[in-house]
Amino acid sequence: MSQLLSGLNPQQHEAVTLPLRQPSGEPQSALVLAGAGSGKTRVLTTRIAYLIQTGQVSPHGLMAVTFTNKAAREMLTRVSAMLPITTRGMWVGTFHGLCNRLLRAHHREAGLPPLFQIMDGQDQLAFIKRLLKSLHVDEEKFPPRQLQSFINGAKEQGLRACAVEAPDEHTRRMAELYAAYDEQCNKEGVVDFAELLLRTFELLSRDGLLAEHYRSRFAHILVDEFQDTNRLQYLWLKHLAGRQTPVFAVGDDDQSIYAFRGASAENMRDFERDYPGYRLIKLEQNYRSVGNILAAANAVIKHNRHRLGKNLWTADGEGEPLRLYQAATDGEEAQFVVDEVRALEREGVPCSEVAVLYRSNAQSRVLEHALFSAGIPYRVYGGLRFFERQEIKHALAYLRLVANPADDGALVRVINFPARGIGARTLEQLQDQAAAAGVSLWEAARRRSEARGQKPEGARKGVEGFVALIEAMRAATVGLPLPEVVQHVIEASGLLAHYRGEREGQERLENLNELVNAAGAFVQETEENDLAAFLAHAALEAGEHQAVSGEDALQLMTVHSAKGLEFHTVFVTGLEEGLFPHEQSLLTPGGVEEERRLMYVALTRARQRLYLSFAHSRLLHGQTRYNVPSRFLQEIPAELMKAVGGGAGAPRRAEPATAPSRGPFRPQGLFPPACGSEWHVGQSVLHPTFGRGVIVNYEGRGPDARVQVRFSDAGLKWLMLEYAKLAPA
DNA sequence: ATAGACATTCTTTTT
DNA sequence: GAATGTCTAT
Repeated sequence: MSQLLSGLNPQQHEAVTLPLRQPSGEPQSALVLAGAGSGKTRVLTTRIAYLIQTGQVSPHGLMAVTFTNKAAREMLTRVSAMLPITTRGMWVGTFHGLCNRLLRAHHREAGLPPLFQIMDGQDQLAFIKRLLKSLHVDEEKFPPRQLQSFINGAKEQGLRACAVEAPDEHTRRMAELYAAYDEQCNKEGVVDFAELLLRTFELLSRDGLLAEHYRSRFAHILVDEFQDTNRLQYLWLKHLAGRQTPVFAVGDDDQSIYAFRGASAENMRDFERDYPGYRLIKLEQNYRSVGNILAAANAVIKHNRHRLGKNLWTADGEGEPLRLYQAATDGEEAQFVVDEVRALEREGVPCSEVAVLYRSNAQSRVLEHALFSAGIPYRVYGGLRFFERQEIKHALAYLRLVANPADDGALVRVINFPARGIGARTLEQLQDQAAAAGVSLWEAARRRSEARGQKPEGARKGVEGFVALIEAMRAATVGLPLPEVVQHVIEASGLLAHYRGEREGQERLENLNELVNAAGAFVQETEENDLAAFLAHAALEAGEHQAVSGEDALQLMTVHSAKGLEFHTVFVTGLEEGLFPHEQSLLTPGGVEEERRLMYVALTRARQRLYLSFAHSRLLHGQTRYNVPSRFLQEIPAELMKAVGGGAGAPRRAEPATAPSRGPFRPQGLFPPACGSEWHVGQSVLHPTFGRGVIVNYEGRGPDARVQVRFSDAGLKWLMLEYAKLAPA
């Protein structure tokens, strides 16, 4: 015990040992404001171990909710390391994972088929497109993406279609489509991510007995990354805790970076109201980063208003200054990373302790290219995840169809892949027949092939061949171990043969084989041999299962996926206006503040050394764009940084106007005008027809130069400088 | 009616 | 650059 608690500072100690009941007998909840690197995970895991060891709760009575699967696994690993007992029986997982578990156990009460399938974002979008088409809705008027975020947004507020407020005609139509969407989901036996939560919430609200069962089971609920919970998750939590279960919520409002997905730091304020007598504990001592890094992070986040208020400090020394590199091009920036990583290796810093961060996934390409050419091993997190790859999606669709014939989405995906002569026309006919008879596409296909009568084996093609194929698959895989089911399906479907015949198919073949291994690993880990459970796993844990792992490799990831991690050295790349902060964020209220929190997260990942870099020109979406340094660079005090790597990037001929930067960094001097004219980003302008606006971006030089202007009335427009009659305003 | 070539569109972050 | 959607030759 003393060993468990040794080395905790007073605040950490209080958080770990906080009793489950107030002296009055009321449950004792807590809100822990845990700054970056303040030992948050340690507090959570130690508290779990402490409560179990002192006999205050049994593992059976504990629930711990995390935001990512990675965090859930880490928590389990660390608790097991502290305690000799098994952590089995503890409910540890993401909101979605736990809801899935609950719904599988009570699918009947929740009104779901036993083998209900989970749609990821991609599946959902395809589903919506299919729905709009079947309803003959104009995609121009109701863009699928927009409808998708409308539906998810509503669900994340806990609202069904009938409860959505519709002040105007368009919103009313959207709500109707939302209702139609839900209806179709029910028909097909599929649920989206938000539905997992909403369904569970409704189930617990409706079924008092069931809710009571879980409330009395869980003696304590712990929540990680509380600032990232949305309204629905908060309600879910409140409902599950009831009046008797204390809640231990850990979060940091400065690291709230999922507001775009409906997360609301408001939950932290409501906590106060909903959990009377709760304890507020602040963890402000940072054990991760050296002083200069922390000072830079603090300086940046200070520019945000509406903070709960918290200031990180460290007992460590200042450390070295931050290193700033300005590159002429993105390629040069990548080369800089390569050179520095090599130097770090020579200094004895292992690659796996070095992370390269960027704002959006598209930026990884240039970096990967440079690293690959240099022969530096690297690992990319996120991006295209294993279970999101085309060939894997195809294989999973076959498996889904085997598990649940009503899954129209799965059928559409593979009915003609590999090509078997079933085109758009045939599919349309099937869809009409299905709609007319009120049955699934599979049923329509089955009836159609039945009507044609039994032909000899060899003569079956088209729809009949497909129906026969799936039925044969279903028959052949009954009772087989999961990996063999997968193996059979990828073979019998013709996927293997198809990719063998493709020139670039080698990697896809490897991935398909990897899927068989993944099924094997799944059976081993979970001791389940259930196809539906494996498919749920694939949807909920799309990533992390990368082909290469284990070896010492440089870590590449978005800032979002870096949250919760730490490294000896961190590169924050692409610090340019329009990229970081992202231009999309400038249009959303509160967007820049969220980007700034993102920057805060990025900076606080580093322990010892922090590189910041930006490029003047960058190839993005096939076009060269010219950018200016990020505003966040200006928010870092100059004395904390030093410019490195050959002054002002690549030598730029005959442009003495740009002074080589030496010594303290002064970003003000680095806002180059577009094509040497008087125009620059941020400038107010006047256009004869569009009126007043602000330049938000520009690209090209000379006669090709264009500027993007945000007009107060006419919206966002690209204008050729040569022709547009722009005047400064 | 289908497959493959061609053109067009949209580009953030994630369970 | 990718991932759609559209057109054209089979």
